Amino acid sequence: MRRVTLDDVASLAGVSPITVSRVLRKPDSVSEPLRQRVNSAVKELGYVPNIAASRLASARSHAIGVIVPTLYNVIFAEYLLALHEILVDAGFQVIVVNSRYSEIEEENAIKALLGQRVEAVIIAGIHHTTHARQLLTRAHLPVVETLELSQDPIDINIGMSQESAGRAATQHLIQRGFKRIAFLSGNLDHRSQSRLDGYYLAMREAGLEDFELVTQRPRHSSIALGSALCAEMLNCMKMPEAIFCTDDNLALGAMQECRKRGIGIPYNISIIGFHDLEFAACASPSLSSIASRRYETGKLAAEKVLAAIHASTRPAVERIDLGFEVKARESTGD
Amino acid sequence: MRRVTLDDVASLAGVSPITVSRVLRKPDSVSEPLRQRVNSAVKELGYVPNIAASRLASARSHAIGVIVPTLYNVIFAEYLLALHEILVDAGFQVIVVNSRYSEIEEENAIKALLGQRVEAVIIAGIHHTTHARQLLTRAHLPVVETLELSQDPIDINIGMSQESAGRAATQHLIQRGFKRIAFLSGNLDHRSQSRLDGYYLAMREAGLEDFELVTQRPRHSSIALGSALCAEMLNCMKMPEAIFCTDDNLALGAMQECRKRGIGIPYNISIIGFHDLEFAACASPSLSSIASRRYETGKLAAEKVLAAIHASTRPAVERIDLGFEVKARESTGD
DNA sequence: GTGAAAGCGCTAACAT
DNA sequence: ATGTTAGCGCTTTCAC
Repeated sequence: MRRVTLDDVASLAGVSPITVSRVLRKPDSVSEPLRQRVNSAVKELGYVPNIAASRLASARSHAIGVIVPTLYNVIFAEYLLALHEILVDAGFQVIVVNSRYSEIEEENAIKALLGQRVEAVIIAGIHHTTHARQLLTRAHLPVVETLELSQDPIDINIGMSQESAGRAATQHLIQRGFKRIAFLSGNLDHRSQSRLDGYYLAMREAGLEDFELVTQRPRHSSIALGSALCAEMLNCMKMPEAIFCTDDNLALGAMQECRKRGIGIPYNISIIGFHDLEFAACASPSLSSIASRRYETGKLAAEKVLAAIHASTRPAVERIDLGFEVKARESTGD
Repeated sequence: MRRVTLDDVASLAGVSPITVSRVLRKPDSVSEPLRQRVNSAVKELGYVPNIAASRLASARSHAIGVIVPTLYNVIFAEYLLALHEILVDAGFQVIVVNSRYSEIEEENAIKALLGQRVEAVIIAGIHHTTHARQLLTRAHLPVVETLELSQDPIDINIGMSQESAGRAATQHLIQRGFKRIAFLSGNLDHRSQSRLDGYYLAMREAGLEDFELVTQRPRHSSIALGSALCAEMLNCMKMPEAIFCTDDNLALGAMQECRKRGIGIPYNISIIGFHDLEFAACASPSLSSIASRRYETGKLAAEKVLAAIHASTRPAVERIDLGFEVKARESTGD
C-alpha cells in the first residue's frame, strides 16, 4: 500500500512532476488544460502532498512556533486566537507548545520548534534558561517575547509591566481608605510574582503592612481555588478590609466564599481581580479588575512576525508597552 | 549563514554521518569514545536536527493529529491535557488544530494533518463532511472519534450519549415536580443539539410543553452569555420554574442574573448545568450538573491510538460508552 | 560497532 | 508554459 506521490500524479496526468507541483502551488503559472488534467489526477488518486518533503526541498516550513505555559487559562486562549487569526490567514501553520510553566520544558519546546525549522518564535514570557536564550539568538529568526516587559529583549518584546499593574490595583484599594489589604494567589508564576512585587511596593509606599496569602496549588480551576483560598484566609487570619486577587477567577471564587459566609461585598470586604475577564463586568456585584490586553498582544506579535519574515532580517530590538487599565466597579465600592 | 547539518557534525567529529545519526537516536549502539566526540561536536556547532529531513527519510512523523472545535472551552483543555500527557510521554508530537465548529475547516484540518503524515487522528466529534470521512478512511491510519457516540464509527469511537445526558438532566428537574422547564443555550453545536433533543424527549415523555431559548451568539465568555440569555428570557417570557443550561458557564451566569434580580435559587428557580466544571461544586448555591468524562475520554483515546500504532494495523471498529453522571446539588433543591 | 550507497518526495534553478 | 537536473538533510539497507 505505497502512498501516492507527486510522481504518480504526474504519470497519470501525463505531465512532468514539476508541473504537478506548480498546479498545487501556483496554479496560474500552468495552462488551463494541463491544470485540469493534473487536478483530476490528484482527485482520482486521492493525492495528499507530503509536507515534510516540501519543507526539505524548499527550505521553508511556513510554520511559526508559539510557546505558552498552559491552555487551561482563557488568557492564553484569547492570545492564541489573535495569533491564529492573523498567521493562518497569512498561510502559516501555528505550532503551539505548552511549557507547563517550566523553563526546562520551555527549552525543550524551543529545541523542538527549531528542529521543525519554524520561521519565527513567539513566547509568552521573558524568562528563559541561558541555553534557551542562546538557542534563540543563534537561530537567527524573529523572536517575540510577550505579556511582560523585558529589560533585555531578544528581539521584539510586547507586553505590559505586571509590577505597575499590581501596584495600580493595590493603590486603587489604598485610595479607597483600606489598610488591611490582602494579596491572594495560587502558585506564583513570573507574572503573578511581579504583581506581588507591585503590591509590596504600593503597600510600602503607603506605609502599610503586607498581608499576603500565596499557596502552592494546582493552577487550573481557579474559581474553586479562589473559594478555597478565601476560606483559608478567613479561617486563619484577621479579616482583611480588601483583597487583591491575582486573577479574576480567584476573585470570583473569593466572592462566592464571602457570600456563603454572609460577608457583604463591598460592604465588609472589597475585592479586585486581574485581567478583566468577560464575566467581571456582569458579575453581581460587578468585579473591579485590571484589564490586560492579551488579544492586542497576540495580534501585534503576529503582525511583527510577518513583517520580520517579509523583511527576511531579524528585527531590531524593540520594546512595546501595551499598558493596562484599572476597571473600578462595584466590588470595590465604585 | 548556512545551517549546521548532520554532515558538518560528522566532519568535525571525524566520523561518518550515519554515526552521528545513531548517536542522536540510539546512543547505545555507538561506542563510548565516538559517542563523546559526536556529542561535543553537536554542542560546539549548536546542531539542531532537521525534523523534516528525518521524517522524509524514515517515513515516520512521530506526530499525532488532534482536531478540536475551540480552545476557548475548558472541556477541550482538559481533554487535550490527557492526550498530551500520554502521547508526549510516548515520544509523539501532538499537533492540535482548531476547526472553529466548522465541518469545512475540519476537512481542511484533516488534509493538513494527513499532509504532515500524522500517524493517527483524534477528532472531537462524529460529524464530518463526506469527503473528510473518505480522506480518513483512505489514509489507512487509526482514527478516534470522541465525546459523542456514533452509529457508524470510522474506527474507534469513545464518548457518551449527549442525548441521554440531556434527557437525564431534564428528568432530574421533572422528578422534582417542575413543569415549566426552560432550555438555555448559545449557538448549538452538535453536542448541544443532542442535549436539546434529549430535553425534547424527556418533556414529551412527561407530557410537558417545550420552552427553550436558543440563540446565535459568540461562543466564548459564556458566564457573561449566561447572564445575558437569562436576562433575555426573564424579560420576554413567563418565569420558568427550572432551567437546564447547556453548560455550567451559562448556568453560573444565569444564577448571577437571577441573584441580581432577587430571584432565589432554588426557591424561585432551579438550575442545572452541564459538564460539572470544578466551580460547580463550590458555587453558592452549589450547582447541579451532568458530569462528563472528558479527561478519561482523552486518556483512553491516546491509549487506543498508541496500541493501534504498535499493532501497525487499523484497529477494529469499536464503540466505547464512557457514560455520565447526574450531580444533584443545591441549585435544584438537593 | 561503523561506514558507503541509495533514496525518501518534493522544489529551485536553469533550460527550452 | 513546460521540462530536466540536481539536491534538500536525513535514514535505510547492506556491507564490512
